[in-house]
Amino acid sequence: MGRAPCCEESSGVKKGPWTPEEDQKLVEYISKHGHGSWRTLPKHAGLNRCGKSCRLRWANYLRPDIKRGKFSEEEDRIIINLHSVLGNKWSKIAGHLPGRTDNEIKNYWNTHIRKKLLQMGIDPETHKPRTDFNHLISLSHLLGISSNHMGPWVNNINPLASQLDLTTQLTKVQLLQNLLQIVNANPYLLGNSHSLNPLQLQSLMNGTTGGQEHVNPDGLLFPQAHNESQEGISKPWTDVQGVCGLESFGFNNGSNIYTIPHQSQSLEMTIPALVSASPVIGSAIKQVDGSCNTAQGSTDQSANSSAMFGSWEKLLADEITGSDWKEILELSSTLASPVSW
DNA sequence: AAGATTTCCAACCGCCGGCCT
DNA sequence: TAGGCCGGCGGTTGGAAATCT
Repeated sequence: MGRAPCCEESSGVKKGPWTPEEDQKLVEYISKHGHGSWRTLPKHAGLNRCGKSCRLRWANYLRPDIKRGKFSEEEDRIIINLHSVLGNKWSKIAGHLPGRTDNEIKNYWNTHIRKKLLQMGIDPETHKPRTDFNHLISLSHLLGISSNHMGPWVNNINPLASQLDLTTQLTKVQLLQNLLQIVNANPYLLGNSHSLNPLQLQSLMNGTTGGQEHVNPDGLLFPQAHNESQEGISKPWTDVQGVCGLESFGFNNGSNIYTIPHQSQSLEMTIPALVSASPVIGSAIKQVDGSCNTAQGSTDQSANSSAMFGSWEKLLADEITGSDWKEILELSSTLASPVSW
């Protein structure tokens, strides 16, 4: 049985935006008496509002410990990580972000983070790459790439690539998005201005975290900097978004740092850069490129997609193991010098 | 400059679970 | 156990503000 509304229509309680006078009454009452029973509070505080409305106003706006202003990158990262684990449990997520309310986080997710994840080709519900192709068309527009010619970067990988059909070419954009996920999934790869210290590197090579991780209040593991002078090496996904041409993108192979600056706003610069910066990534891209060719002519698009993404499965695993990183670092260490831009 | 459209977020709504009688 | 009360939660919406045409 549904419960009766807390405020009957006929009771004549006020709805809509709160006035400064109402706010003042509520704050004064609660600071003197505490909120007590929300149902009886409005009467005692001299407010013509229902208790629910008072509770909401207090919890989401008037509470003294509410933090205002833009969400920090750290907060973005925590929200995304927690959302991947908890889903739309906004109050639980808010519990890990002091001063932020569930309502605020919910709004921020729906108006900012959700859109950005979609732009990156990541499903905001599953936190995995989207496998439909519709969004790739819009992404190509976003990146300023013609829908019937994805640009020289494709030819850079395979001279025959210009002959590939639209779907295949768009799939390559998906690869870039997958790459974003890989980097996003493991903060060790991110380092516009940070590098791994020897202990961290050794820990990775050993396939362990070297006991350096710490459990954040949100219960997730993150690498921790070794001293105050070295800032935390984990970087939020917002930096990774730079691959899409909004900010910068960093890639750290353990000894050298590669950055693709703001000016590099197109795939035609980004893809070759990543290929040369990381042999393992380049190799993956080339393998997939081969799959594209062999899959051409097939009328089964899902089979095509499956072949194209097959070599990425390992890298896209939810948790990349220490041995994976050993492989990545070993391959990356063969680089002679950083890519200059 | 003005109207149209989009974005953003405070507030509402309905449902649920825990507690009490 | 059933039914009512209450606080809390997540989805939705109205309208102000910002942006576009």
